[in-house]
Amino acid sequence: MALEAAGGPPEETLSLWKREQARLKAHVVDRDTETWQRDPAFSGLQRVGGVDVSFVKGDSVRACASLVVLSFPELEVVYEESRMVSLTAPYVSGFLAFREVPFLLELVQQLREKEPGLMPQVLLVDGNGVLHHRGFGVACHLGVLTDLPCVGVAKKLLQVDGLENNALHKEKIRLLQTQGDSFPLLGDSGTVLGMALRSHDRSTRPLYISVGHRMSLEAAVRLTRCCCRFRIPEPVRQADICSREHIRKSLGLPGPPTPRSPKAQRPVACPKGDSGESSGEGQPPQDHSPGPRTAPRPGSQEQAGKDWQ
DNA sequence: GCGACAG
DNA sequence: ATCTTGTCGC
Repeated sequence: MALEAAGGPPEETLSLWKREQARLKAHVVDRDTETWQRDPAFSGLQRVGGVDVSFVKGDSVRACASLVVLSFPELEVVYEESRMVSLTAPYVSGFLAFREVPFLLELVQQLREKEPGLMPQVLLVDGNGVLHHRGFGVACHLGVLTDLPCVGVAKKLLQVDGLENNALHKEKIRLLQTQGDSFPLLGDSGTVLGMALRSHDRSTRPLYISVGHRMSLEAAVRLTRCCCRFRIPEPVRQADICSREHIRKSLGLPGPPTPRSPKAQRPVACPKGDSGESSGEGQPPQDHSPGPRTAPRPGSQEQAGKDWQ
């Protein structure tokens, strides 16, 4: 009877989850492991994946998980899979992965079995990577469990390690004048946790990019830039569209026919002229301390309990 | 008690 | 995350 709907999972569950995060965190590789990641034009990169989970409005359980794969640099959808799922874990800030990752993992494994040739070389994940309470956000979590390079792409700043969406932060955002402008997110601990990135000329609100797995922050930001026709990078945006559309269909709701009047002519992503950008101008001294760490092997995967209900 | 709160 | 309608600018 006494559901913890209002209070969230018990302390015991959070404790287990924290231990699981700490265990998996040891496997995160926060540097480039692929040759294309170091190439200025990302030559060698052909497929970029995106994942997302959308929710059914009045329902706290039903949701749709989607995985899409886009060609690079064209950014055309070459694969998409959506699946209705029943969520078991509640959303708790800092533990998003325990809610979403199991289903995303299934989608990746299904692709691995049925269309291995379409396996993405990197995944853009809705949420944070190392920019996280314990340095292990959903992008790290999915990265370690799939062993795919992953990038964390968050739409809001997770206020962690002294990072605050305060007046100073907002002022820095105001200084991001054009597409590609960015500034580092330096935590109190002295670590660069991620970058705030203006991903599009027509969007004031930045993205918060952080390392997920097997990719440097520099490459992560550069790749994100190359994937942005709009504010949200295409892989994530397409995954979002797919999952919402799938929910509509499954609910038998009226869907938008084809809202395209003129010939579909879409913006190009990758800016060519400037490869560098205006980060850190007129700001406190910011040095790059990558702190490369190696990680042995993925290890075994166990379920860290779904015993809060 | 107050404030924060990725998705 | 989810919902909503209009409004503004090119």
